[in-house]
Amino acid sequence: MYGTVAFALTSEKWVSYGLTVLANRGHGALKADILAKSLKVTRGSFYWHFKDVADYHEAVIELWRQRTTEDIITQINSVADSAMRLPTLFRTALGSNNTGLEKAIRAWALSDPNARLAVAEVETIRVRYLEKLLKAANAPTKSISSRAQILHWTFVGFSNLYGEAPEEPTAILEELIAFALSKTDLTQEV
Amino acid sequence: MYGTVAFALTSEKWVSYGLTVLANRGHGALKADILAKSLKVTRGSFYWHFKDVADYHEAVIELWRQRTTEDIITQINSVADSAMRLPTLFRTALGSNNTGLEKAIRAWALSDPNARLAVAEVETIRVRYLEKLLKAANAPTKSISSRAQILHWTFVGFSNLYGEAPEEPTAILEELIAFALSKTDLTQEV
DNA sequence: CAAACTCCATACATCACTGTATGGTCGATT
DNA sequence: AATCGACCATACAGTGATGTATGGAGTTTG
Repeated sequence: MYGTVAFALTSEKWVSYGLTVLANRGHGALKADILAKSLKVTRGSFYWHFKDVADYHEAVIELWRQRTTEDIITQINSVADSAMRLPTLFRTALGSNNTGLEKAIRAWALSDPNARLAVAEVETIRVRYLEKLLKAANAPTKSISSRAQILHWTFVGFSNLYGEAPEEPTAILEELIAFALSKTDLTQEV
Repeated sequence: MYGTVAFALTSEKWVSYGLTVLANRGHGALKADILAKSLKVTRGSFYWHFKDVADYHEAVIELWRQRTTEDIITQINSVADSAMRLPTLFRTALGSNNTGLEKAIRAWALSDPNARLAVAEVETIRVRYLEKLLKAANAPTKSISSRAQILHWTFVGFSNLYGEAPEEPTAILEELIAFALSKTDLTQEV
């Protein structure tokens, strides 16, 4: 390898830093001069590692896609008991209040076609994963796909709230999990 | 009244047009020159009716708040049978696929404090309204607030999807309504 | 040591958008 | 008829961000 300066930035550092900026300040802060100022370099570094901002944005979106799908895989393997995977997943997902990245990506998806495509793909992956978990938890076969969609909508909605958090989040969480794993077909309720 | 030109624009027309632009192209298109070009006038008209773009943006956000809360009131009075109000509300809300405005406002709320405040206020109004409907439909008292939150998250999530619509939306809808109006406390299920 | 390469700084032209200043047009008032 | 005021066009300066061109400083290779 040729002259690799010790403190030099890499394109990977630029991109991963872009994800934190995206989560904290939204995609409006993903601009060459703003990022350079934060990293205490000039745009000369930026345009050395990337062709233009569109190129950089693509890389950030791609890293987001990888990270989020990897996170799902990690959640799969975190719990041994297959029936308890869905509850723990939602307890962690709806328990943490760092929804900044989810908000930011969806806001970005409204104006950027690449972000929109990535979000759409991640959505289907998540729904398929939820269906898998519901099946493993022995939910009624007929309502698995519907409940998977509803659970997904619930997660997306929760991540996109701007009001105050509700008073008793655990009660909501238990109600939601009870619905998801209910053994009875609710549409046939007497 | 003085010289009121027949074809002249009013500030109300500017603002209401801003809502349709917001729904179709997002808040990124709410700029003076872009709007003026669409309305086939120059920015001279814009800066006659508004102090600056921030002033205009505030007006658009305020109109959105009024419209959406009015829509809720309208939904209240649309159905006579109080027990059927929640189902019809969700059938219309999740049935129509014009979620552009809801997406756009929430994307805007990420970067605009006024939009963020308006969204937060509308959220609490919606949740309170859902609690009212659940109570009228004789849902279990203990789970009313939780289900209201979940229903709200579901709506927000549905409105913020970027993937393809699911194959059987009516099945999902019926499953969701069945959960909302279930007479049994699901958390105590055997 | 000299050359080659990586990485960044600096300077310049450009673009989209803002806000203001000024003038013009047309209907309403007297 | 003269004027006043509502409404808009035009022109200008200013700002934030982009992209490019060029010139280094520091490292590694030959």
